[in-house]
Amino acid sequence: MKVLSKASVYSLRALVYIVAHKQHGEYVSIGEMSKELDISFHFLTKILQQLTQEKLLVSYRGPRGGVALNKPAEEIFLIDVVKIIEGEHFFDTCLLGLPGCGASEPCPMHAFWTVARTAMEQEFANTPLSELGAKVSEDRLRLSGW
Amino acid sequence: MKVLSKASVYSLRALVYIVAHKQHGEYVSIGEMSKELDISFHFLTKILQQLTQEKLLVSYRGPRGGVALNKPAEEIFLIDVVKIIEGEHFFDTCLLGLPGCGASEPCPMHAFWTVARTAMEQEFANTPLSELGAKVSEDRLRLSGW
DNA sequence: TTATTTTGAGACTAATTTGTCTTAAACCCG
DNA sequence: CGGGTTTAAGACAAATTAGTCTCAAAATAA
Repeated sequence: MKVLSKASVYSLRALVYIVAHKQHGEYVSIGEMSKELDISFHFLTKILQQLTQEKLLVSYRGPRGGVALNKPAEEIFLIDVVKIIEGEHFFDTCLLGLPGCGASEPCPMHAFWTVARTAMEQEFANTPLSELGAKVSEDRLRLSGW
Repeated sequence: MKVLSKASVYSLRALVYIVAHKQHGEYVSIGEMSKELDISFHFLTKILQQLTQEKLLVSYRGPRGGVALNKPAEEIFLIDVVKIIEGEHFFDTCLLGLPGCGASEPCPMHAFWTVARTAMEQEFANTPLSELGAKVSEDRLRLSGW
């Protein structure tokens, strides 16, 4: 079951990496992250550019440059990241893909999906990067595949 | 948020259509369903072949042929359909796509995702086609986009 | 200034998913 | 038998997502 695209997944892993390993405002090079997280450097660069354009990150070129969060990790929620990458309507879908599905014209899965979808959205909306960063650095939870 | 592939979605809609519109054992032509559900005939044919090969459907060629459920709609659960189309491990995924993610080596989203994923799996495992078919035929819930 | 490091932008390729088309096989009916 | 209807099988094409590569631009440092 693939809920998030690779682009979203790589974004989230990179951001949590920054939070877990760097002081706020400290630049992290994309090269370092691509190695540590085992993600293609060029692909990660392209993806993070979107986050920079949307002002979630700031970037700086040249030696000791890189990217950094544009605001405290407590103030960036997973939903902010996902909506930039996947689009604003990411959580507005019908499970069966029917246009116009809603309370007035529900598909057979509508009631169930509304509950499940909302639970996911709430979780993403209420989880700041700081929470995941803390777990990774304090409890040594995993961020890469090995 | 795309949870199910088009192939799964089309499968589910077709099966629920059969339940809602036909007697058990009565053949429904794929052509009829492709028109009613606004799904490409050839694509739907290809997808339903998988369900036939896995004995969820039986098919019959020639005039007044088509496909029919191979057992009562009460005994076919959404999870059966989805696992045929998407694969047996559809509900075994990590949200961040990390290999080996599990209780002993969790990713930062593991705890949340385990709960959400299990809820989805339970819903799919406990919902028979008959339930959705009844909703569609009795309460006129929607199955197509218009 | 020049070499080096790093992100930015965009063209290009590869993989996967989705969709189309053609031909064959099974079946019915006159 | 012969013609029409329907699924079966698989080649093929289009669309989407994922990933690669090259070169430019900005910054640092010697």
